[in-house]
Amino acid sequence: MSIRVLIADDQPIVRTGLTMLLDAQPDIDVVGAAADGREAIRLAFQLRPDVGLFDIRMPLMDGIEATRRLAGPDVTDPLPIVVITTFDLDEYVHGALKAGARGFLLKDAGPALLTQAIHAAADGDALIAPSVTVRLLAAFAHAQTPPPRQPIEPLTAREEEVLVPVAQGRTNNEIASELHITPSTVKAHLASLMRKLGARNRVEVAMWAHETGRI
Amino acid sequence: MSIRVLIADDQPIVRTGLTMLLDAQPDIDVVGAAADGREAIRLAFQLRPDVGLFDIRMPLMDGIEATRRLAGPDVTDPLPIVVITTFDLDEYVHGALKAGARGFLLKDAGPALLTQAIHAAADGDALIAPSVTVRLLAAFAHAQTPPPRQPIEPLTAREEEVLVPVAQGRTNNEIASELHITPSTVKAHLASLMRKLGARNRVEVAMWAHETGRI
DNA sequence: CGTGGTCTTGTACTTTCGGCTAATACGTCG
DNA sequence: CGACGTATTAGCCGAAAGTACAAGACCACG
Repeated sequence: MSIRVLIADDQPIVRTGLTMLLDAQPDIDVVGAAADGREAIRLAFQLRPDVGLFDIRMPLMDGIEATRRLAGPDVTDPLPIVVITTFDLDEYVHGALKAGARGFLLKDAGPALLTQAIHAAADGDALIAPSVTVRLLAAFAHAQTPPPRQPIEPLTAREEEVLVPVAQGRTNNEIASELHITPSTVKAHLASLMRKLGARNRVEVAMWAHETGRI
Repeated sequence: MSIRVLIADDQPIVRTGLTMLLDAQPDIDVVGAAADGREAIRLAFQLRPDVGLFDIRMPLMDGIEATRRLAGPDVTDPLPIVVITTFDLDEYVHGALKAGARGFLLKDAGPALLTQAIHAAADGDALIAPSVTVRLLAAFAHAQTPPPRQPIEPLTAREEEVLVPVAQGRTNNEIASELHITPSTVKAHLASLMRKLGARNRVEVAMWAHETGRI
């Protein structure tokens, strides 16, 4: 059984090209082609395709917004959508993926990658163009390992215990109750934490905890 | 010119299989095969391959640690490494990508995906198996959009301006100076922010700012 | 056994924060 | 024009945070 694909691109030539390329595949069937985001949404409801292949830059509504409405976090029964664009901008990549896209391709992708992405989306998987993935990984690694922080004086066990509730916005008194110690002690540990981290107040301590992934 | 590949896997059968598969490609040349992580590192220095293809579970040193040492954040002239494993665990995926891997495959991948991943790594790109990508995207979307936050009362421009320095740990007085307003005004905006966000103090405001990506 | 580090607590003081109330000024919208 | 929301400021007060200094209890290490 063929994979039913809905294409959305504002350029007729691209629509034709994608349709020819995909229809040449034995198990892919292009069932519709929209020229803008709104038409894409309308056709998606009307034609019930298995996979969407959307350009980003389109009039009336861009492909990312259309993706959000058809595959966003709040959508029940989302349509797997592969986003394809000429412009390899981080902004596009993040936008598309946050919108719920199940694939991200550049228009210089070959037919092989294109069909693989369609298959992956139809299978509930996702495929991202290798040249995009590499920057996504950089962002991923960066999010996990902020900048190479200068090594700090190691924290004692108690300081670590105090650090967490501080970073969650609890007051010294609340923390004292939770840890069964006096507020004075909490203040002492916090003062020690601030010294070690070079923080000027508890908010900076909280930020540090977040950035280093302790929360 | 062929891509010179170094394989690392503790199972001789897998080593043979990978070697046969890759050597059958016209432009891929397997130049070495290690049975554990330490040997992989040694051979990497000795043979100077273009790409590494490492299993995760190996004796002496696992593939993730070997990847970290050959492609980690601190490594100059890192070796592009594709990690391949039987077990599709989030822990492995995150570990491998944080370690600097330029690809992640499952052992049920076909020869096509395998060679594509090798080519991508050699080109400075990265390819992740579609079935893994989909969960990575979920984590990605989740990191960006924590829990589906209840929509809040929209913030005014001034409140947004105050939000940022608050989340950076600045005091009201400092913020007042920066924005050329009085500390009273800063307090008014902050009070308004706390009301809108349901925060009990500035630390919770700061946390909100971080979690919603305003910082 | 002394030494050093951590954990604990205390007191006293200053600064900052946050709640509350109230007022003026400005722009928009009906 | 009057109503409304935002921005701005003020003062007061109590709570919380942060600083400084001191000291006892405990444990590990040489």
